[in-house]
Amino acid sequence: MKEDKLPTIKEIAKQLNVSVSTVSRALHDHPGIGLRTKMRVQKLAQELDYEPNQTAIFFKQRKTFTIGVVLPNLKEEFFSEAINGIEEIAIQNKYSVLISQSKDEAEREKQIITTMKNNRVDGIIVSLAKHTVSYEHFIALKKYNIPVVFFDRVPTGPDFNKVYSNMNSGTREAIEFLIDKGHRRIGVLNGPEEMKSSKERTETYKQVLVKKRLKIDLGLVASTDLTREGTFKAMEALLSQRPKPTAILAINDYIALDAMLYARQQRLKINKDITFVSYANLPITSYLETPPMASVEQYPFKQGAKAAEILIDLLKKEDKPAKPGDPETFQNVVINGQLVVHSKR
Amino acid sequence: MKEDKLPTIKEIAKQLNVSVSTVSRALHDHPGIGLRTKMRVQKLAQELDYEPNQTAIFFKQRKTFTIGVVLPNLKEEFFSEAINGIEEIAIQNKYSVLISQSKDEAEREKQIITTMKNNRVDGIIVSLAKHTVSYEHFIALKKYNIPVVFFDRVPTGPDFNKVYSNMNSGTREAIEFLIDKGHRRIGVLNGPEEMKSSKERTETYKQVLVKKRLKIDLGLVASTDLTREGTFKAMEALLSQRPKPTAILAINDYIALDAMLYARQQRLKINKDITFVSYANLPITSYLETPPMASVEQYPFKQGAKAAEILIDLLKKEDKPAKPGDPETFQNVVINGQLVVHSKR
DNA sequence: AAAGTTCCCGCAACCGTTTGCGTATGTGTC
DNA sequence: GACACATACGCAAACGGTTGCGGGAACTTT
Repeated sequence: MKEDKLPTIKEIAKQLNVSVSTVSRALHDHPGIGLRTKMRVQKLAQELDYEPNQTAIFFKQRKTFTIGVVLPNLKEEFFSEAINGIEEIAIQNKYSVLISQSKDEAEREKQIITTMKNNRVDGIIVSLAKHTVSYEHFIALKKYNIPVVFFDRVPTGPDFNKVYSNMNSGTREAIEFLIDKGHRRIGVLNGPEEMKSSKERTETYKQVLVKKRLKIDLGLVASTDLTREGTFKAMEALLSQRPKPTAILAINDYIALDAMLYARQQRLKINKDITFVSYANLPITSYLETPPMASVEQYPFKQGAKAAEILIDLLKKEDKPAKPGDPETFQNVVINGQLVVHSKR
Repeated sequence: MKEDKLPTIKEIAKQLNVSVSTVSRALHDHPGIGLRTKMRVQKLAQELDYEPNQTAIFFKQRKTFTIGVVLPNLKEEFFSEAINGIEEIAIQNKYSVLISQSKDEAEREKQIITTMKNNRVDGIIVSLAKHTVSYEHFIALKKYNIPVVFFDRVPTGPDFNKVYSNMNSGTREAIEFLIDKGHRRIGVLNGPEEMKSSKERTETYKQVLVKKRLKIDLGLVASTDLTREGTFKAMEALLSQRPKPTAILAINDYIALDAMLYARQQRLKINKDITFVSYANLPITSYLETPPMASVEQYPFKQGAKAAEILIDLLKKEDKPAKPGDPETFQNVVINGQLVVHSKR
C-alpha cells in the first residue's frame, strides 16, 4: 500500500536516464549542467517530493549543521531566554539546536558533552553546572575540532571563548543605589563559591563599602547552594546578624524570591522592613506584588545570541584553511549588566 | 602538530592487520570473533580513544536515535517541566532530544516539522501552536515513517497519538470548589477558541452551573489570546459585567497572574474582592504572596514522560515486522487534572 | 586418511550524496 | 577536413560502519 521508499537521487537518475552525479549537480544549479536537463531534473524532483537525505549529507560533509547547547536547566527564564537568543541566530544560519540540561550536575554535564561529541555536533554552547571545576572534557573537544563557547556561567582562565555579563559594574550600581536610599547594613546572598561570579560579587561589595567609608562586616555575606532550603538557611544567618540588614543583594531573581518568602515568614514587610535587589530582571518579577526594588539586567537573550554568533563565526572560519602560524585566539565578550529600578521609593 | 584524523575502524583494522568487519564485530562482542582478537581490538580501540562515528551509523541504520520536540515556547514552566519528563525517558532509552519552539506561530511550526523531517529524526513530540488548525504537515510525516505524539495541546480527531490532561474533571472540581466557597458569579478567562480545551472548558462550566441550578451568563466567559494585553482586555470585559464576578477561573497560571495584575490595578484585593483559580499549578505560584486560591494540576512532567514513552514504544515496534493486516491504532492517554487547593479560606 | 564440523575471519555490497577527473559530442577556426 | 576548445555529462571513489555469505584452517569423527 504505502510506497515506503523515499525518493532518492538515484531514483530520479534512473527515471530520467541520467547519472546520479548529473542529478546532484542539477539540483545544486551547477554550471556544468545544461539548462534542459537541469529543468527536467528539478521538475521531477518537485513531483516526487524529493528531499535530500540529510543524514547522508551530514556523513559525507562531516558536518551536521547542529549546535549543542548545554545548560543547567530550562526552568529558569534566564536560560530559556538565552535559548531564544541562540535559536534566533541558529535559525538564521540554518543550524539546528540540540538542547540538554545538566541539572547542575557535573557528571551529567560530562556525559552530555560525550554524547554530543559522538553525535558530531559542529559546536557547543555551554553554561556550566554550578559545581563544575574540571574542564578537561571541554578541552578534549579540541581534538575533535568542536569549538566551545561558554556563556553566563563561564570557566576561569583565558583559554576559552566566553560571553558573560560583567557583574561588577552592576553590583557597584546596585550597592550604591541601596546606600543612596539610606541603607547602611546591606546583606549579600551569594552563590556557591565555585562560581567565579560569587567571588567577584564579594570583592566589589567590599570595594564599594570601602569607597563609601562604611564598615565591612563579612557576617553580612552568606552563600546559598541555590536550592530553596539553602537560601532559607543563608537568610537565617543574615537575619540573625545584629543589627539586622535592611537590604539584601541576591544573586538572582529566583533566589531573591525565595529569600522574600523566608522574610515574609519572619513577618518582615518586603520593601519596607527589608529591601531586595537582585540580578537578571526576569519577566517573572513583573507578576509580583512586591518585586525586588531593583534588578541588574543581564540580557540573557543578548548573551545567548552573542554566544551563538561567536560559535557560528568559528564554524565558518573552520572551513577556511587556517594559516598555520596563527596562534589560537579566544573571544571574550563582556556584556555590561545594568541596574533597572523597579519601584520609586 | 595536531593529528586531526579521528580514529576509525579502518585505522584499527590496519594497525592490527585484520579486516574492518572483524573490528566492527569485535567491538560489538559478536560471537563469531575469537577471544584473542576481540581483546586486541578492544584494547587498541581504548588506546586510540576510538568512538564510533554516529553520523555514519545514523546514515547506515536509517535511524538517528533522536526525537524532535516542538512546543510553543520554553518560557512557561509547564513546557520546561514537560521537557524534563521527555528528556528523562529519552535518556533512559539512549535517545537525544532536538527541541524547537514554534513561538505559537503555525507557520514556524510547519517549518520546524519540515526541518526535522529532513534531518530524519526518528519521531516527533508536539504541543500545538495556539492557532494551528491544519494538520497536513503532520499527516505528511506518515510517508516518512516518522511517528508523532501530541501532548497537552492536541489536535481533535481520532487519528493521532495524544497525551493530554482531562480538564473536565478538574474544571468541574474547580467550579464546584468556588461555588462551595459561596461564589455565585464566576467568570471564565478562556483561551482562543481554536484550542480544543477552550470549548470543553466552557461546556463543563455550563454543565456545572446547570447542575447547581445557577444562572448561566455568557458575558462571564471571555477569551484571551494569551498575551498580556489580550488578558487585560478580557478582564476588562469580565469586570464590566454587573454584578461583577467574585471569582475567576483562568486558563492557566500565567494568565491568572496577568489577570491579577489587572485586578490590582483596578484596586481589587486578590483573594478578597476577587478570587482566582487556574490551571497548571506551576512552581512560580509558590513565590507569590497571593497565589491563586487553587489550581488544577496538569502534571506536565508526567505528560511529557508519557508522550515520550509512547513514542519510543512506537519506534521499537517499527523495527519489528508489522503484520500487514494490522489496522493502525492510536494511543489516547488522558491524565486527569486534579484540583490543588493552596489557601484555606 | 578422507570426510564432516566447527571456529574465525575476510570479501564485498550497501546506505545517499558529493566531487575530481575523464570523455563524447558539438562548435568554431584556418 | 584536421585541429583546438568549450560544453554537457558519466564514472567511480569516497565518507565510516554493518552484515550476509563464503571459505580456509584446525579439529573431530569414522
